[in-house]
Amino acid sequence: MSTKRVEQLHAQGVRTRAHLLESAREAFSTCSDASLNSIAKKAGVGIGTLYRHFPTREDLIFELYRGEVQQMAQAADDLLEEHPPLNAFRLWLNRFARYAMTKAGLIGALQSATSRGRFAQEARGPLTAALQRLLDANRAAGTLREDLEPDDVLLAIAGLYQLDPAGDWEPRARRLLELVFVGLCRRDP
Amino acid sequence: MSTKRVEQLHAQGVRTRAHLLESAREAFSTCSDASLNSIAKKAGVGIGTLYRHFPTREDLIFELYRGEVQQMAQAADDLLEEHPPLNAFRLWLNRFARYAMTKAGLIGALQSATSRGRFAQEARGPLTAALQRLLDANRAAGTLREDLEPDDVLLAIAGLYQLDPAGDWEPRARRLLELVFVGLCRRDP
DNA sequence: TTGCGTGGCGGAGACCTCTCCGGTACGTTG
DNA sequence: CAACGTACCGGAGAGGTCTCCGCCACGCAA
Repeated sequence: MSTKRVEQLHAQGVRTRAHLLESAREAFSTCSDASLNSIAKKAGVGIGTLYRHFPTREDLIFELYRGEVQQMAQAADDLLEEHPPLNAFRLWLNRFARYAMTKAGLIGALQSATSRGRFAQEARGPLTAALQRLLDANRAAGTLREDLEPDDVLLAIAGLYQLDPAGDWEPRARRLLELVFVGLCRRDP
Repeated sequence: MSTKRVEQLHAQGVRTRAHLLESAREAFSTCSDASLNSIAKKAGVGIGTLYRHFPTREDLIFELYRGEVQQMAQAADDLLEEHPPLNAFRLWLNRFARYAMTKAGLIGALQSATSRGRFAQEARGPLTAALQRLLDANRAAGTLREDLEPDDVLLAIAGLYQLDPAGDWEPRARRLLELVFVGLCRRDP
């Protein structure tokens, strides 16, 4: 059975990958800047193997949180169904902030995600798509400025990444989001 | 002459420090992420010596740009004298953006300057003081919101640090600053 | 003059990131 | 069944960050 064999070969890679992810999740939950070295060791594979599966640290972290990023994207749609557009947008921003701050590993990846890089393409993809839907809905409702692009929003809330997740970030995040929110609103003529 | 000798002793340290700064400036102007190793080597001192003078990479970078940071702070006063407060504020933000982007090394230091750390205390000191004066002037003029703190502004423009200094950052920076500016303005009743 | 205290120096060493390439084991093919 | 291809694995090695500690040189006091 050639296909079965091929799948078995694949299966070994898949298993290794799973081990890696598992030990990474464990390591990052303990310490947000765990070394890739220690993760590979804990997974019982060589460091080279880790790097072949996840060429950069961000790849690994993003893979860990892929599901949750998509969940964030989904949340945009859910909120849009249950709330008027402007409220949905505001709630989504809050949720984003909270999410980014509580997942310490993710925030590091977000922080180093500049314009290019794999994170930009893969994580920002779903995120920008979700933001686009939120912006569209608000455009239709006439609540937000009409010339906004998702990147503008992502850039405006970048200050979140400066906050210390272990510290007193909530009031500062609230102030930041409020400020951004006002900036995004349509100026009444 | 004890004091003279002491000064000579000091002088040696000062000279080493100057060498370090000189080769650091040279290295960073070529390549914004030069290794501290290479800087020490170029200065003809051991790596340990570099670290004693500048315990962290940020310390070194900040020291390189200390004068220019103070210049930024001074610019706030100059602008306030020559322009109405709101304009001064806007111009200062633009200048800040341009400055942060053109000094590739500095932006790295700014980027990693979270709430604590030496940069926060030393670089943000002058910067927050300057911002405070700008905010005060605008408060007096009734142009900006009255509950603003310098940190709010610094956080709001943190998106600048995500921009790629080598890329097409200007339009995005302009959009960001405009957005922030609107968010900072006093809401007309 | 001869220790002695001290500020400054240097680099070995621990640990990390990332690359590169030889080894291995499984599946295919003659 | 023997030989080969290929996907996957492992770790040595280059080069970086940062710490730590022995060393030196100089000024001072006896």
